[in-house]
Amino acid sequence: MNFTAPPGQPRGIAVGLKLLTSLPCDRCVGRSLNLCRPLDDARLRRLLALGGIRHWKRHETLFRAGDPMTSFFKIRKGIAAVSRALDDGRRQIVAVRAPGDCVGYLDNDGRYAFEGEALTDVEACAFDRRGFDAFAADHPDLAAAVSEALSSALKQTGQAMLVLGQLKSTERVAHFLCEIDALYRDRHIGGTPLVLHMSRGEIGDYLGLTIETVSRSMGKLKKRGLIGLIGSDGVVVLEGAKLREVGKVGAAPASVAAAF
Amino acid sequence: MNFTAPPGQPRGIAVGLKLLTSLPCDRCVGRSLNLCRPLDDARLRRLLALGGIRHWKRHETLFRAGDPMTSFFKIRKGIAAVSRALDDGRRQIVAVRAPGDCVGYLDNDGRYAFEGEALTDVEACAFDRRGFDAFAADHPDLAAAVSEALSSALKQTGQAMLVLGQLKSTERVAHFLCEIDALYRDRHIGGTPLVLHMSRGEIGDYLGLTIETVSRSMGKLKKRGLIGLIGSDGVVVLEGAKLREVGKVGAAPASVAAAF
DNA sequence: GAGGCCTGTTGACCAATATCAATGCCGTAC
DNA sequence: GTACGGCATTGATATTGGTCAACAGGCCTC
Repeated sequence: MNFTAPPGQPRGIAVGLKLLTSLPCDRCVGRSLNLCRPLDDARLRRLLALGGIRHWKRHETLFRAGDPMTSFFKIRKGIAAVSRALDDGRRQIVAVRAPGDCVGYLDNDGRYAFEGEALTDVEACAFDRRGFDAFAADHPDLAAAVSEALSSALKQTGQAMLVLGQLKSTERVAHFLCEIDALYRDRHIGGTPLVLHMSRGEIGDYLGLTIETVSRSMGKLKKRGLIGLIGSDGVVVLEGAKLREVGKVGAAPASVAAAF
Repeated sequence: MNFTAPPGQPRGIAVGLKLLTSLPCDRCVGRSLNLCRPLDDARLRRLLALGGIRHWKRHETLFRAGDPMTSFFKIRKGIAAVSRALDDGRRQIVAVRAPGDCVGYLDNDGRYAFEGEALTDVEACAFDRRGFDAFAADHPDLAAAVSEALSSALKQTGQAMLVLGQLKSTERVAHFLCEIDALYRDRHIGGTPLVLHMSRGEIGDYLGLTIETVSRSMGKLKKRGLIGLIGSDGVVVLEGAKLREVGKVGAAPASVAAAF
């Protein structure tokens, strides 16, 4: 942090007549990530005009699969899960998204293809999808940023398929912890101890395991001395290298903001 | 097939002086899919100049994860698998690709992020990645086609995560059969009986199951009268509706050519 | 046509994980 | 402070799918 201006003062007023108000982006972690990265203030302002900032409480639904898509969301604060459910109640969380990531972008014929749920209180920019598409069509650098976010998400889901299809329960949990640790570290949220913000059930829905198996796997990792548990939501990574080894985590996966 | 011109005659010569040779695209199933769809003949010609048509035999490697990425590929004929492996031999096939699809598109820092392998003999256009990116940067409709292919792939992998994380072995196999059936039908390859072109081991690597479990699940579906088996590679879908029910396949998934 | 190899099928057994159930912990409401 | 509800943990048991092994069928070579 090396601001010279005092915090809280509306920035921009002093800069010039054109900027009458400060942008909410000035304080957004995602300003330099994903869609927003290539944009200058003027274009950010035009993008913001396509929607507004919205808020959800933990466990609230951001969007529902099959509902008509109006806007998609770029997370400013908090964590969200993108998921898909079967009629019989089984559900699979397909991605955990953090500030800077987009959710609710994928559509099926004008309808959301997945569910979005707040894992913590969430604040996000909502962008009208049609307006955004039109805007992106005129701005190749923005369109390129979308492609990059999609590519990044695709690499992540490919990796996730490896986890679901090939890893044993304890390997999956170890992988999950490394993944969340890397994600939070990348987005500069949290620290030590790592706070998961996910119940055992939510972790299970992400890893294709039951609550009990997640709990037991955590216990095994703890007994092996790789992690420490603080309450049920806090994790201290004691042996990062070994944990990554168990979780079959390759070299630094260059976490990049993604869209889903 | 309602061509009026006799097949085999070089098309294009009669059309005008500008077209000195016919395009290989004239006979490519993927001409109207994916990247190529928005392009007219002149631009197709420029795209083709970025590479050439290449061939692989069944089981040959198209590209290897970690190898420097030179070009990516758009399949003209045959089926290919995109996969990812662990050091200990376990591997996960993350996508099965057919004519019109792209493979080898995802990179990590200039290197292929996944493996590509021919499941049958494969013919594909190879496009130099850098050249393509530059070309796409000047052609918004092409860039949009890339985004669409990536979005489509992302929806597919989300669905695949649901399959791997939540479905039982027989459900997975039923899902797989429906998926392949829809894919081949969409690309106008094969017919009845459905020819899988994948060994039990390859299916297992896709579904996160062992050879034996795939075999037993096929047996169960056969005994239930949902499918018939012709040899080990041929499948007759006898009860499509029931098979889709077992495989938890939602309504027509609007199969769209995708990139990986 | 015989032999060998590769793949698939089938059976027996075992290990991993799901399921069911009991208990404990923690936060909240009254 | 006490009671309650939700979630996590732990144990006992059931089920699924993996592992190991035997065998069968198809295809190729010689």
